[in-house]
Amino acid sequence: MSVQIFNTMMRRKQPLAPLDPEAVRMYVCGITVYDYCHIGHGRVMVAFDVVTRYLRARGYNVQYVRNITDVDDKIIRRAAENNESIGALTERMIDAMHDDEQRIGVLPPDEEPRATAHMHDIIAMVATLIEKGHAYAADNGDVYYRVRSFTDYGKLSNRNPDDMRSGARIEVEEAKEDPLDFVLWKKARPGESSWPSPWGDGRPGWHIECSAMSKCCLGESFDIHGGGADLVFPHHENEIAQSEGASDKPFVTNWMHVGALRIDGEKMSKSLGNFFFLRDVLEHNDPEVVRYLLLASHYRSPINYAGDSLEEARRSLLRFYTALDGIEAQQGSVSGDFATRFFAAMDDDFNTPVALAVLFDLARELNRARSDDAQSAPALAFELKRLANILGLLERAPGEFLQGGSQNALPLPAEEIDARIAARTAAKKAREFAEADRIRAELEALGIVLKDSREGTQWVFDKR
RNA sequence: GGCUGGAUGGCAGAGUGGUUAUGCAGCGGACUGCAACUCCGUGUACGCCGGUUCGAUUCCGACUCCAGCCUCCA
Repeated sequence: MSVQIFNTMMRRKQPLAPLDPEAVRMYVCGITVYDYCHIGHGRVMVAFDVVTRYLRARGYNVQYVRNITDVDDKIIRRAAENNESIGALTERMIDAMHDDEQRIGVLPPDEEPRATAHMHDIIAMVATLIEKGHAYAADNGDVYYRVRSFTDYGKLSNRNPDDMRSGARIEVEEAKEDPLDFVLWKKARPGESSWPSPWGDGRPGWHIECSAMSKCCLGESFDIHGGGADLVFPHHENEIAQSEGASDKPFVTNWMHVGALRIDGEKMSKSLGNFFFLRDVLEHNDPEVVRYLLLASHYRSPINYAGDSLEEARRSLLRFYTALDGIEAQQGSVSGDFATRFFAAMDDDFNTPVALAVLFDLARELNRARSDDAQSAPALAFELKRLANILGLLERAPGEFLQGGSQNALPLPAEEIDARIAARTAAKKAREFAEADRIRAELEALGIVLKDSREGTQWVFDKR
């Protein structure tokens, strides 16, 4: 059985069959660096991080390219507002993005091409499109894509250009031959940063960079192209028109789109005031919990990010780390078909919720083994970690998670906690249970929850 | 208006033409001095109406509602 991927173009799952048997080539639309990443960006980064990690675990050599858009109207506007240079703004935001993704456990892509570093490729592709009659330089100095020249236009988003015309909320630009035409090269206004081109100084339109950079990094045809679901139209539709218009070859085999992240049932947007920067969420929550939350739903489903969802995610991880706590994980033979089930789930369009369910079953098996089959516990723990690591989870020592780690400041120094636990143990030994319970209640009020076992008393920092 | 998706037990969230998703919460039991953790057991969920079928939550059709895209958006 091969990896099945839901292809937006076909609207069904398709087996992954890399064009080049040597490598899976994947391009993901990254962010426009005019502001910090929000959690929706985080979801896309995590989703494709898991795709990459999984395919690699599955033995594929993956070439993962995720672009950075560092030329754009919003960037120009924001830089002006901040009274900083465009370069300073974009560098700052790129650093912040790298910091965010590192914290949430996202491995860096193999390449992160920037639009500004590919002007030559962009201009070359625009020139090709003009030569082939797919584009034209208009009177106003802009270059537009001639949508009607591309007969397949609308095949990804299942739109018919004729329908689009009638209901249009499309601004009619005088210079365009057709209202559907979109800009490839935008003439610079005075004072704007610009690049020289055969059509005068200007900068690229909003879609051409991805066509140019994906071609540059991965070739004219490649296996997977991904991004947020809101990019299906017009961004990816236009990319197809550009890339296939220029190359006359099929652009992408599998289109993958990540569902939207909603806040209390609504799309996140700044105007609604329900907007969260990833860095703020990571500041106030354990990053692994945030990552878990994003993987607890299938990547194509919308995630509703509501008040309690992070707490629920935290409790799930608590269960896993509790199971691993105190066991020396060691590779060994494991009874049961956990790995098989895990891989089957992930083969089925990266079904992380099912994969996690398998891990819960494994955790239960581990907990069972801890009490009545201690010999098999190390191997089960190893297996749990091994599979979870494919999702970028359970990579830390249990104690780090359970006892607060770097994320939460402990209300008491660890030595003080140990001292109080010792006092309680002594009280218990003396059968002074009232005193023992008093100590326990005191600690619990601070979020330190005690767990007695045969080996002694453990504590967990369970801030609520 | 056009195009996509959804509607699953208290909540979150998978999936399937007839048999346990999973997690959290709840209930009963074991463990415990009592708890917590853990384990065992426990839930007649599948929007509404028709149809196909021996049998549908699962397929088909209508309906209602929700979300997204159609304008920059991950």
